[in-house]
This record gives sequence, structure tokens and C-alpha cells, in this order.
Amino acid sequence: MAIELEKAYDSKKTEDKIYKLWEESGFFDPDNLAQDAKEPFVIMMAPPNVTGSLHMGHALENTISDILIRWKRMKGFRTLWLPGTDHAGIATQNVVEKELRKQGQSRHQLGREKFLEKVWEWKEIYGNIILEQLKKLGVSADWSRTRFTMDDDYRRAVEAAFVHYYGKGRIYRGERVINWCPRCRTSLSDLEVEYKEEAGKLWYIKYSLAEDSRFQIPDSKFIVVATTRPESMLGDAAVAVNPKDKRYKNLIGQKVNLPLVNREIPIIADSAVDMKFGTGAIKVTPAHDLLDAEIAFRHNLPNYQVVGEDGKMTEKAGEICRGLTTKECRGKVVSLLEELELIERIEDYVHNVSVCSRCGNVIEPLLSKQWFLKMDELAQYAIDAVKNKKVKIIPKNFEKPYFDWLNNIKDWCISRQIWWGHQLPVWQCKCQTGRISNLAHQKPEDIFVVSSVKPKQQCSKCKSHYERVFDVLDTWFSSALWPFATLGWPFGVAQGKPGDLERFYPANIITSARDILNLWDARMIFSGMEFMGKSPFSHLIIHATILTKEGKRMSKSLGTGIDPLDLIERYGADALRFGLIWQMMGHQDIRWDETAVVAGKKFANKLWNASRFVLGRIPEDAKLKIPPLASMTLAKRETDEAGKKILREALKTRKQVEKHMEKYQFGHALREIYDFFWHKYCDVYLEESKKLDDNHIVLVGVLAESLKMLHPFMPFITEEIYQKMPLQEKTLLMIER
RNA sequence: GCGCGGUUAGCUCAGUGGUAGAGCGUUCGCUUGACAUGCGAAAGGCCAGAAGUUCGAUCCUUCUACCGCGCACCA
Repeated sequence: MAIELEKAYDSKKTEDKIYKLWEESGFFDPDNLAQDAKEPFVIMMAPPNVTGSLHMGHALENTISDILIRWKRMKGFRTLWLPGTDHAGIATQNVVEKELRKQGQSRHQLGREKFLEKVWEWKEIYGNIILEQLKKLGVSADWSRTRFTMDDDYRRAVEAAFVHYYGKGRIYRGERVINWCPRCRTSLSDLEVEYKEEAGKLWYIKYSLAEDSRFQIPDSKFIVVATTRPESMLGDAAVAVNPKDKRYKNLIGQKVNLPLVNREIPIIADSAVDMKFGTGAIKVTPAHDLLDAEIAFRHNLPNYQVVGEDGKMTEKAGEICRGLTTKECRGKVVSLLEELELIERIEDYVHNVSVCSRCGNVIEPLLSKQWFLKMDELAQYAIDAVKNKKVKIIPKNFEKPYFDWLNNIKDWCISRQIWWGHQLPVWQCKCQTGRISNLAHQKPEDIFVVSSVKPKQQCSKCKSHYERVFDVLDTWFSSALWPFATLGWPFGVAQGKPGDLERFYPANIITSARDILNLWDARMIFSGMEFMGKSPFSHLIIHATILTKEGKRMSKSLGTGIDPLDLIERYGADALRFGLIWQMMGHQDIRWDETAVVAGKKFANKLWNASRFVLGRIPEDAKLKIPPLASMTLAKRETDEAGKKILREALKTRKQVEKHMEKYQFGHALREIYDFFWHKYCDVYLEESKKLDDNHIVLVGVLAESLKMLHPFMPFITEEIYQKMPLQEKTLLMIER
């Protein structure tokens, strides 16, 4: 009786079965790999957010990582691929808020504690769905080491990092103009702000010169400033011109009367003013504009905070505007100015509006007391790591945006006013009597205690115990610790696996999307340098972005997204992986083309049927021993010419594939195997072999070799076929050398 | 404004200083004893435009146009 394969390959029947076989083997865990395994090879999974389900970006990223880890595992390395999920502060909070809104509730109605319970509930239900989806894709990560960025020991690591930075003077509390999202009610870092082009207006407003002017005014008794945000004039502290601007030379040092507010403010000279913009004279609103705040700092001007954290005008905006939204206030201010005939003209003006990357609402820059991480030295660590080739960024093009960001970096605003996240390990007493200076770099010990445990002492004034502040950390602060906090830093043990940190830090590879190059990758690098004294990985692969066929961004809300699970359902995981990698040529973005997955399914079918043909010629009870292919080409008598030819071609293919793999050119590697298997092995040799009788060893040998080469790309079907092969000393293809 | 990437078959993309390739699609044959998810054949390209280097350019250089992306401005 010959070995018989079913007529058609059924991915649905096979994939779950094979995955279970792998999981039960324990070989995803490096501790279960052979004792003679080579040095470790480690990949840290970019932990997906607990908010969502698998999208094409995840599918590509994790297929790449899986190919690498399977390839290295088969080469005998002690492979660890560490998976997990990220709590994703604002993103997750927003998703849960959205759910609440459907039930007519808001988080404020629920209150902080109840709301957090809801988020945890949500996390328990949906948090691991994406990991289950990754299993469908064939991901061979070590699930016994799965981590979540809010696991208890991870939380303690985050707190330890904060305390460490604070102790070194790298963390300070300061009052600065920061990006504020009135909808999320929180501060944001510069990287969490996006820009949207908007057709707006540029208003030219006349500010009348104050009566006591000592100088003669050339043409009019006004100075005209141009602004896109007239409502912010209520908070103006000065008018600024460029010191080189001859038009205003005589006005510097004079005062103007701020309309509507009736406040006398000076005309100052500052070289930050662009003479070409508007009239060359600008209004300075220190509390609501970063550049204005810098100018105000240089000239020692006061702040007038006229927009509040709710995005509405404050007391300081005056009786008429208080409580209005900024938009309402704009209309009000403009109409009042028009009545007073203080608007010289209005121009159409296209400009970029800053919006919250998480909710899309317009950002209000405002003066706020926040916690910052000093970036000067840390940025230098990150720069040096890449310059000194401790970290290789692939492709090299991405070094430039990386260096650009680090070279122009500002201190990182790490505190957030949302509820879901790591609370700052900062404690405060009830009376909060300490005064906070506007100056940065001042240590606020007088009112705050920074500690990972609750301070025992009481406040000397109010006699109350210190309570933890509500602010939480930027979610990326904790993600930045991922490569070592997951392995047990700083307490030595994670998930009951002692020694992991010593054995598996640093990782070899991180694969990430380009949009988190600075948000995540750069921050992991300096965090690794700071806490471990070593960069956290040696290779950073920035993978392609998958676009729609029209070249547009895939987006769930626009309905342009494609669901990888749907493709797995229709074509099988191997076909999807094939399709993804088939299109991954160089590092070019991918305009998604489903026909590549069709090709993958056809190839799987070809593979199956070729195997069916080969195995169908071999008795069920055979126990073949395949000599190394190279030796078979030399065995003159046993092997015919056609056999020698296909053997030589197999060896050549293997060499080419290896070459491409070393360069992370997976698309090329896959095409090499495809072409060899289909057009050389099947089209030529299999047909040839029909005329011959006694060539089982070559037939089976080349088939086995093909399965091995292909396994990292299409793991399920290759394992399934391999398990049916009548070989001596057979284990799982997954760990075959 | 600065920078990066792209422009090759109907579609999605490889590629090379000297006759241009794949997958998918299309047309025409084939129920050949693994596979019709297949086999055999075929049609289909001034390799974005211009100039230069070269004996020779799709490939190298420069410029232009268009598409995508990042950064800056965004007062």
C-alpha cells in the first residue's frame, strides 16, 4: 500500500490541528529546545494594543517575525519570541468610553474607580483576542512568557524606572505650554499630535497705540497684527516685531491698548518673528502658543490663561466671553471688533490645524503643570547607539528621520490626565500648600514625594497622609521598557522564569511599523541604555506599510481596511502569509493585491499535489533515510542525470534563499523557492520521473528539502506534508535542521 | 519650504549598461495515469518626459511632471 493524501488540501481542517501539535511540543519555549542549541536568538513582539483586532499591518509584521524566528529555530538557535499586549492608555480609554456612550453613560458619571473597573473588564474580555488571532496566522511565539504592560510586576518596573529617573534629576515638574486635547482632557506629547490642512481665515486686527506714546507715528495710530485665532487675543501679553524690521523700528518699546480687554501691552522686538508673515507684527499669547511662550519667557511677560482644560473660555477671558467655546468666542470677538472697526481686512488662509491623534479633536495649546523627562542626555544615548552601530536600522533610510527627531528633541511630557494607565509614583498631601514655580528644573520636593510605596510620614502642615496623584504616565513610557521589563527587570524574575533577563537581553530583532520609529523604537533604545547599559536590540526592521490598491491608507472607519482573518478563512493562513511576503519586495509600501493570496492558495495546492504524487509512489511502511543532497549529486551510479540536475538546482536555490534571508529580502527568497519548486521540480523533474522507476530518494529528498526551505513562509501545509513522509528519525519540521 | 520613496504588461510588482520578467487577468488548445487551484501555447510594454555621460541607457547623472510619505511652518 502506498501513502495516500487526500485529493485536495484543506487548510481549515489542517491549521488548527497542526498549531495544536506545535503548542503541545513545547518548542515555542526556548527552554524546551535541544540541549545543544546554539546561542539565543530573540525577537520582542511589538505588543498590539488591547483595543483592537488584527489588521493587515499586524499580519505582515508578525509574519515577518515568524519567518525569522522559524528560520533561526531550524538553524538550531535557542529562539525566543516574546509576545504580549499593551494597555494603550488613551486609545483603550476612548474605546471603553465609546461603549459607555452607547449606553448613555460617561466616564465622569461613573467616576474614576468604577470606570477603571469597566476598562479592566473590557481588557479581560477583549485583551487577548488579538493574540488568539495571531495564533491563526501561525505565530510561533512563546505564549508561556506572554506579558501585558500593566501586569503587576510590569507596573512595579514602570514605577522603579520613574523613581530612578527622578533620583537622577531627569524627571521634573514644570509649567509649560503643552498640547492639550479638550476632548480626551489630557496633555499629549508632540508625537501624539497630527496636522490637518484646513481652509481658514487670517484676520488683520488693529491694535491702537496707547495715549502716552512718546514717538511720532508715521502713518496711522494703529499697529496691525495678523492672526488665525482672534479669540486668543484676549490673552495677549505683547505685540512682537522683528528687531530688523524697519517698518516698526520706531514703535518698539511703545505700548498698545489691547482692544476689548483694555490692557496696555508693550510692543517688543524678538528675532523669532517672521517679517514676511502677515504685517510682520504678531500678537503674543504666552499661555496658548509654544512660540509665544518662549518669546514671553525671554521678555519676562505675564500669562493670561483664557482657554481652560474643557476647551472653553475662562474667567480671564472676561465677562462677555467666559464659558463660550473657543469657536463661539471667535465669532463673538470678531463681531465685536467689527463693530469697533478694528478689523482691517480678512484673508483666506490655508493652514495646518493640530489635532489629537487619538480622537481627532483640535488641540488647544495651553499652559499646564506637567511632569517632564529631560531628553538631552537620553537622546544622545539613542543617537550614539545607532551611530556606533549597536543598533542597525533597516532600511537605512529611516536613520534620517530618527536622527532629525533626536537632534531637535524637546523634553518629553510624560504625565497624562486620563484614568487608564500607570499612575505616577508620586504622592501629595491634602493641603497641597507648596507653591509651584513656573521655572522648570526646580525640584518640587516641598509638595510631592516620589516613591513607589506610599510615604509613611504625614504632612507637617495639614497632618494628613500623602495620597497618590491621579495623573498617569504616557503609555509609551511603559512601552519603552518592554525589552527588559518583560524579562524580569528590575526584580530578576518574570512569570516565574528566573535568569531570562541575563539570557535573553538584548534582543536581536524588533520589527516595527514606521510610524512608531520615534514614538516607540527610539525610546526603547535610550531606555535600554539607561537601565541596562546596552541597546535593547541589535536590528530594527522597519517594515512596509500596507495600503489599499488605490494607494490610500487602510482605515477601519473609512471602510478601506481588509480583515486578515477573512483572508485566512477564505484562502488559509499559509496562502495569506504567502500573499503578504510575495508582495514584500524591498521595503516599498504595498498596494494590497489579493491576487497574491490567490497565488498562495494555488501554490499550496501545487505543493500538496506534488507531494501526493511523490508519496503515492512510496510504500506506507517505508523508512527512508535521505543522505545530504550534496553527497547525492556525487553518487555517480545511483543517481541519473535528471536527478543530478534537480539536486544541483535545489542546492543552488538553497544558497540563493539563504542569501536573501540574510538580507531580510523575504519576497525574493519566497519567489526563489516558488520558481524552483513549481517550474523546476514539478514541471521538469516530476514529469521526467514518470519515465523512471527507481528514483525515490531524489524525489523524496528534494521534496523534503523544499518543505524545509518553505516552512518559515508556509508553516502549516509544510508541517502537515512532512508529518506524512516516510522518513527515519523524523520529528517536527518546525525544529528540523 | 526641506527631505525620502515611487513612476516598467490591463492590475499589483520584480529586474538588468547590450534580445524586457513574475503573479493575477485575457485569448486559443488540452478530462496526458499529482494537481482544471492544472498542462501547453499566445496576445499584450517608445520601461513618466527632457537633456547629458556612453559604441550602446529602462538601468548612471541632471532637470521637469505626477503620486505617496516624513519633517518644518502652521503667530
